Amino acid sequence: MPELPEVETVRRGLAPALVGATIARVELRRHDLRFPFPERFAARLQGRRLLDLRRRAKYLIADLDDGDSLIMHLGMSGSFRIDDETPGAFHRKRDKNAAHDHVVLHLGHGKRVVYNDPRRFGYMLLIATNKIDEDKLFRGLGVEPLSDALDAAFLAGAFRGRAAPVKALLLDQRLVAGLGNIYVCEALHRAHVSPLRAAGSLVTAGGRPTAALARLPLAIKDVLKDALKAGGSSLRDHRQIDGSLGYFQHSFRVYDREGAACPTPGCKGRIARAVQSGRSTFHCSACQK
DNA sequence: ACACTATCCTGCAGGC
DNA sequence: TGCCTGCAGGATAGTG
Repeated sequence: MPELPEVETVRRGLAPALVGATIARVELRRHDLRFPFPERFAARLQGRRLLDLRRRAKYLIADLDDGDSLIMHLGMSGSFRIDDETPGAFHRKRDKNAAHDHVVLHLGHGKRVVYNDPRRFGYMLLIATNKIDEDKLFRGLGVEPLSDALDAAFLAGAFRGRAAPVKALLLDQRLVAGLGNIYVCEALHRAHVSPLRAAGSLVTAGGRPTAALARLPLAIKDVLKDALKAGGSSLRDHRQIDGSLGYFQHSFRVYDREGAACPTPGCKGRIARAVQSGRSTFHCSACQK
């Protein structure tokens, strides 16, 4: 599911229920997700009040009132929902997906927050709030794509001399943190840059951004902002916290549209699928150069 | 340093 | 109906 727009949508949905609430009780339905839960994980959360819910890259960060922060990553298929604490709500046997409800945070105010993750690529851990930046999960992260730090000069510096395809570098969280397969494909199409192109070819000999590269930061920001407005993209798992679907998938120009006519005005091309580093790339070879 | 693969796990779609 | 294969929004460890 979750790239930056989906994670941010989840954050905005969870924050009203979580921030200021106290975790009355924690249910762990299993001992691990992608990694084992930390020692005494439930005990360390219980009784804690949540001071803030932030996002960095694709991580959610809930600051607790004891100096620790709960770090949550949704992996490929993680999602949260908010349920009422009514006894009946648990007995939804028809919903086989309930087998993947792995963590339940019972809040003191009649609601519970449930983490569901069929593939279990997600994870949760606890890090001291003032040590997050130096933690190995965070210290190597690149710039936030919606921040001013992502501009053509930054990308020129990152791409210069690199033979890897531009798509691979945009997916690298150490350079730009928060993009994933969908939004990289979409941003490259909007910028009319081929995902197959060597990243270094977007930089002049003097280290300046080419005209093509200069279009990329705005294309990235635009697609992320458009997706945020739509509540993210719902392919299979992602929902907004209130249960409604994100709808940006209806606005995809290339992702999962192999064979469709290219939506670029005046372009006669068709969307092609390629495989790069084992993952699908969707692009139009007519208008992406 | 860099580029690329294999891998974790489950669900689903498509082919037969 | 079912079995098989391949693919999926992420990120890392390991390889050459």
